[in-house]
Amino acid sequence: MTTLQRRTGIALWRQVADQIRQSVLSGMTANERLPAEAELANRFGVNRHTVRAAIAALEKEGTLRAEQGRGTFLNDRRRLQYPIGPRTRFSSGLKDQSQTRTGKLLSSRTIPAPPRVAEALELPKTAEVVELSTVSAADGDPISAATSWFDASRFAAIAEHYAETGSITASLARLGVDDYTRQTTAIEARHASSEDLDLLGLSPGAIVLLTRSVDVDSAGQPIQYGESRFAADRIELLIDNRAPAA
Amino acid sequence: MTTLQRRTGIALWRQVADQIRQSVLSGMTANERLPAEAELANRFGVNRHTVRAAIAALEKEGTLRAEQGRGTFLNDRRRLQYPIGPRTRFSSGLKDQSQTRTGKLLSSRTIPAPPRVAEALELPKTAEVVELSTVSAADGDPISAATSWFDASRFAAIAEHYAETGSITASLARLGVDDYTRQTTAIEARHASSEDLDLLGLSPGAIVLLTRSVDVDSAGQPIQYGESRFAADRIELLIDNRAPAA
DNA sequence: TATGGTTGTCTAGATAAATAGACAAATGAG
DNA sequence: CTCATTTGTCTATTTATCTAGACAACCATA
Repeated sequence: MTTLQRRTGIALWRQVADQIRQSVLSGMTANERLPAEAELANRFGVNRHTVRAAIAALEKEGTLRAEQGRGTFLNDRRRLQYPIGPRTRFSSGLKDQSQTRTGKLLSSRTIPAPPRVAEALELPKTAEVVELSTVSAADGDPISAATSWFDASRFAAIAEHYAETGSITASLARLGVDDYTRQTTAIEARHASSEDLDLLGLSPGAIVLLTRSVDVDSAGQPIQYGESRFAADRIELLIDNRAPAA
Repeated sequence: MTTLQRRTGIALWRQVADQIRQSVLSGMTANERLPAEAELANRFGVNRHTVRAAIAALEKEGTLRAEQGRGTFLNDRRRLQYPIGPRTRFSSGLKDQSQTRTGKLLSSRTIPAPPRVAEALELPKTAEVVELSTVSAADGDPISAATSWFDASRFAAIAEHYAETGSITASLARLGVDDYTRQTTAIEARHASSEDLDLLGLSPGAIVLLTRSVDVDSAGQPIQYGESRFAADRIELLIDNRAPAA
């Protein structure tokens, strides 16, 4: 039994909200009615007002809707699966699960390569790189915020291409990279920074999945190093070893 | 700039603790001194007592140590890399990064297969499965808590073998599975449940990486479905496509 | 239309978190 | 030893959060 804890720095109503999301909603289908506030209060051992605060938060984030006199209902919000493998690409990976994918360029600049970037791209420490900050969305919902780095001597114009196409794959194609594959992906989880809260439209305390990835061209030369933050409540990462690299 | 937020259900001292972990400690080396409490309070725009509460929490989780008159210092705690690929195994994956690995059996039982388990293992809905609850540790630090399911008709005795060996791979080998590979791994991130807080020795509000994985034998038959929770502040998941399956 | 069940709103009091200020205790350097 | 710097402890006040209870508003349906 998952007992709630006090004096932990996390308000009870927020713990209740997390519990409802995890244990109550997990066994429910879209548009199903939740137990009444009074029953939830009883089940979690808290006051009804605390449950109401939790429900208000879940309603604000779009998970639930409360209707006076009728009850509180689960909205339809499935978690997208984002595939990660040798041929990881944002747009094609979500193809089956969403109607529209957009990539928006927030900013770009050319800077001396930070140490971890130079290492990942196998560039000398003095090299310059192009840094892109982007936000990607599926069906209008922001899915990920990413920062990507490219060798400036080879991909100086990538920002302009990305601004036009909204796609890394398309931008690289214009610059002569007909194909590339994912070399490594490291995955961490953290609390979202306030900047990412804003970019991804999350509520405070939300979790992001952070991936750090290296892509290589067909010659095995690293061409992109990227750090992406995914809204953990909207997406899961899927590693499928069944489909071998084409 | 990462501004702290109020009325979010997350206490300020906890937000400060997260900020210190992320932005202050990230650029520091082991045993380095942190800025003084007064300076941190000034930097984050909160009272010194709030910073002290944050430091107390980080000290309790082992990240820092405070010494009266001298300052507060960063403890040595690197994040382990847990590789995920076609040949994912707990013990061998952490071999280079730790001295000892242990696997402890918490409980086991034979139950009718829950729907998602039956689906993953390609069993009929009426099938029975063995459910193992385990905790794995590296060098004494708990790394992951896992729940695993096996076809009861094929692996009835796996609990006993695991209790003896502390290893899934070794237990399966005793039951005639000489080799197996990882078929799929889905990754999510969540707040740790109070049970996992306990099992993994985490402080409230901590994040876990949740993996749901299917392993298949050499004939392609699913043999294990598992749900593992990793302490996100101690580990990162690494997908490396460079090493092809042997 | 009457009734039971549900969410919405209000008041009041108790507990936890945050701010403010003062001073003690330990450390290291001059 | 003296002094500036740092962490540790204490009191007091204000602001959030949580509990408790009552009742209104709305809905479905008998």
